[in-house]
Amino acid sequence: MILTRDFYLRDANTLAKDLLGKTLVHRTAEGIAKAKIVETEAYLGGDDAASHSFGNLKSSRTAVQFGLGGFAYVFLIYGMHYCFNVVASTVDRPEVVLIRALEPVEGLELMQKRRKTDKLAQLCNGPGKLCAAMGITKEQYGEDLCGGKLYIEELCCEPFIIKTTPRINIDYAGEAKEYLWRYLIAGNRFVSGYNVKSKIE
DNA sequence: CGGAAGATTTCT
DNA sequence: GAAATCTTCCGA
Repeated sequence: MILTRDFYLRDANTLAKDLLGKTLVHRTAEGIAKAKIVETEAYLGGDDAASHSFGNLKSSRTAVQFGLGGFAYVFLIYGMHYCFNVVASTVDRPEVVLIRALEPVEGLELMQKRRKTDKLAQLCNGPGKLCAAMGITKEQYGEDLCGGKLYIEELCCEPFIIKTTPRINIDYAGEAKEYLWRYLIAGNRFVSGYNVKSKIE
């Protein structure tokens, strides 16, 4: 079943944990793509130095974060890659959940074509990669996830253990980088892996 | 209005 | 280890 508005109207950390194991679906003219969420990170606007909306700073980029939960927050990073986020909580609470990695479920050929690689484990194991694979761009900024071409549904899946770690690539955020706001499915081989060079997770 | 930096990926 | 490449933010 497709997740309804109520599911998203909770704080970002709770939502980040609950989104693990759910399935992200995007229907486009090219076809349908489905992938299971295996890794997320929570960003809590006001009190989180790593968030784009730190200090409740509202801008044209973060505007959708201040709206109701259940909408897509997409932004361009480093001028070349998109990152897909789900807006959490309710109005005037700029909390979001960054989707960091997916496990491909359906529409594999389409994803392989978009990513220009046939290696399944490398299709969606990073924020920029999964956006390319799912066909998510700034066109999807502000999309309603409750009834549209882009949505998240709950399917039966194997039980799993949730693991928490510090977030990735936010060294600039001071003490906020210590917070254990990254969530992933323990042992899943589709989680982002470029940070495993120095440590085994 | 100009400059700096970023929730990344890919190749050498 | 560095480049690619552009939007956003902040200071002047």
